[in-house]
Formats: sequence, C-alpha cells, structure tokens
Amino acid sequence: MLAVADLAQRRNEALSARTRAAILEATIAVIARHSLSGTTVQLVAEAAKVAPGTVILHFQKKDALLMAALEKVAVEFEQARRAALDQAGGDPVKALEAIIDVNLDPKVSDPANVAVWYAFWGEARARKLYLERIGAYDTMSQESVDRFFKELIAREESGGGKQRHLNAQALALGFSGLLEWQWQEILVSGRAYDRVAAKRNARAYLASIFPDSFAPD
Amino acid sequence: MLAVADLAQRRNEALSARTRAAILEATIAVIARHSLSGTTVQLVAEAAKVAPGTVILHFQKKDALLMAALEKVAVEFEQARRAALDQAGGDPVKALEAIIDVNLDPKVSDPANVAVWYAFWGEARARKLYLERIGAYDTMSQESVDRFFKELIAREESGGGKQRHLNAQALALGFSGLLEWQWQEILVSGRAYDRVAAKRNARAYLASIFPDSFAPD
DNA sequence: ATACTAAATGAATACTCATTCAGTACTCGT
DNA sequence: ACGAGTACTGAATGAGTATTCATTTAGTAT
Repeated sequence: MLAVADLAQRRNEALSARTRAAILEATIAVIARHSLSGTTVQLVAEAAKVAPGTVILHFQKKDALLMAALEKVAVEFEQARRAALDQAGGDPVKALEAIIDVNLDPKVSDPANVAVWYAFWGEARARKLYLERIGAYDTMSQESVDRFFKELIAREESGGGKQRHLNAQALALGFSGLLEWQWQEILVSGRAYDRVAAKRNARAYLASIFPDSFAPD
Repeated sequence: MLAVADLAQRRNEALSARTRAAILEATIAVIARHSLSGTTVQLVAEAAKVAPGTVILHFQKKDALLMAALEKVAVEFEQARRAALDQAGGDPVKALEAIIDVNLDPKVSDPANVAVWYAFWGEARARKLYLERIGAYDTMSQESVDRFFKELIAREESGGGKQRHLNAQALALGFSGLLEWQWQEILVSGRAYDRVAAKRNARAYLASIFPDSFAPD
C-alpha cells in the first residue's frame, strides 16, 4: 500500500518534472534577455508555454524560482569544470588547458548562461543568498587555479633554474581575470563573440609565463 | 536687466543644483544597498530627504535618474584614471603603477561605486544604453593597458635579450582581469576588503612579468 | 513689506506584477 | 471506458510603484 502510493507519486513526479524543467529553462532564457528586474512570472510562463499559476505552483515564490535558475547555472558550471579537471588527472598543464576549454566551451559559456551569471552578480550585494552561491563558485575555482600555478612554478624553477620570481597567486589571479574578462566580452558581443581568438589569448598567457610547459601558438 | 535676470536665475539654479546633486548621491547609495531592482523612487526620495515628486521633477523618468547615476560613476572613474595617467607622463612603468593605485583607491573603488558598477553590468544586456556606457569605459581602459604592455615588452626585449616570448595582449588582459577580480572582491567583502594586499598582488603580477622594471615586493 | 517666480510637496492616479484559488483537463490503473 | 486524483489554468486580487498636478513654501527683486 505504501508501494502503491509511491508509484502514484512517482508517475506524477515524472510528468510534473518535465513542466518544472521547462519552466526553469524558460526562466534562464527570460533572465538572459530581460535581466532580473525585467523578469516577470508572466514572461516566464509564456516562454514555458504554461499558465502563470503553474509557475508559482512549482516554485511557490518568484524568488525561489530565480534562486533555482541560479542554482541550475552554477551546477552546470561546476559539473563541466569538475569533469574537465578529472580528465586532466593531476597534471597542471592539462588542467589549465582544460579550464580554458571549459570556460570558453560554447555550451558552458553560452551567452544566456553568462548573462544569467552577471545578472545575479548585479544583485548579489542586495541578496545574500545570491552572493553566497556565486561567491562559493568563484572561490572554489580560483583556489584550484592557484594550486596549479604553484605547481607549475615549482616545476619550472626546479627545472631550468632561470631564477625568475614568479608570484603564483598574482599570476593565477591574472589567469582567472583574463577568463573573466572574456566572459564580459561574451556578454557584450553575444553570438558574434570569437571563441577561437579568446582561447588563443588564454593559451598565449600561459605560454608567456611558462614557456617550458606551454608552446607559443 | 539681463544681468539681473541672470542673477536671479543663477541663485535658483544653485539651489536646485544642490537638490539635484543630493538626489544623485542618494540614488547611488540606494542602488548600492538595494541593487537596481530594489531601487524605488520612494527610497531615493527618502535618502535624499526630498519628496518623491521632487525626484521626478529633476529627472523626468526613473530610468533617466538611473542613467544619470551610472554616468556620474563612470565619469568619476574616467577622471581619476585620466588624472593618474597624466601624472605618469608617458612612462609605462609609472602608468601601470598609477592604474593600480587608481583602481584600488578607497574613494574610486568605494564599495558603493563598485556595487553600482556591477548592478549596471547585470542589467547591461537588457538595456542597450547601459551596455554602451559601460562597454565604452572598459574598452578605453583596456586599450591603454594594452599599449603600456606593448611598450614594456619592447623595452625589456631590446634590453636584456633574454628571448622570452611575451604576448602583450594576453598579459595585458591578465592585468586588467586581475584588477577586475579585485573589484569583485570589494563587492563581496565591502568595507572589510584588504586594499594593501590587493595592491601587493597587482604589483607582484607586474614584477613577475617585468622583473627589470618592477621590483619584487 | 509686497509681488513674483521657481522649487518642492505629497496625496491621488493609473498602472504593473506576484500570488491565489475555484474550476477544468489530464493521466493512468483498472 | 471510467473514476480518482493530480496537474494545470487564468481571471481576480491586492500590494506596491512611477508619475501627475493642484497647492504650498522659499527665495529674490522692487
């Protein structure tokens, strides 16, 4: 009898889950086009081909809907990033190359995703929850970049012994900042953005600093 | 008689100019605390100690008010930057140091200013005017950083002849990105942000890349 | 003092938008 | 094909907001 209840529940969940997913996707699209202040339940409902009441039925509050949209985008970023780093094993060279590829992957850095990300940054100071979610991602990603730079610097110094004084933290910040800057470009240019040139720039950065590990283009 | 009229006019203008300035300042403060979507004419009026009607009297539309606030912040950035670069003469070393100092000057990078800046970035995709204003600033600032890096690389290569392959554009992007990243930190940390450490990082970046021109800390 | 003008007020207006809920349309096991 | 129950609808509600404008206040010249 419990099993029956469960089954009934599950069937309905599968159905409503599709609607829920459609609403979430629509929310992201609407935020990307209209920003947070222009995002209304009506617009989301229209984009999801659903009645406004349905949106609230699934998310209770508009704010919960927005938070769910942010969560979806953040989780997608994190998963893509983690997959890429796993692929790289522990190798810092491969890892940094993978980070470039992930950050500029057309799916990950789709203009809509990027727009959503910045939309929440813009509201982050007023809404603690947004700030926490976004900040957590940025801190995490920055820490791993930091680590890879430290490893590479140690490696190159022990190798050639050219006596350079490379500051890992500063150079890692520069790397992350460079990628961040590319995202801003995506925000500005949208579909017209040149990903190939961007990747070339990012690799050129690494090649400039670690000529032994990264070939110049 | 024209002189008399002028005088009368001028007195009144001075009066209303004070009010107008108060409203603008209040707007920036409110945006910083409540973000764009939470900024209401009521809140601005209260912060400026003025009636809501007065706000509209001076700016006609709420959107014009917001645009004026963005303009004020952008112009402040530009003026501080230009003054610093003038001070540096044409010397790229001094210029880059000046750029660091300006970007992390407590007045320029006041958390309120930074918050306003990001608030508009968040809405930039939905509002062409915001995007144009912000994009113009970023493009301009990036171009000058680019130029300084080119000069420095030419200088160091002709000097030591260590045969490094430094990519000016990539490293300049890293530099701008690093500073940008610091601003995000200001957004997150507010008053608690450690400007001294940030400047040290930025200088360490330059010292890592141009050891002949910048002393390591 | 008085008259005149510009600046400021704030209650009233005319929206917009999130949220509710009574009712309808589905879905699915039987 | 049916009935039980869920997912969904969308018009109605009301809270909140930008903007208006008739009136008051403040500043200046005569």
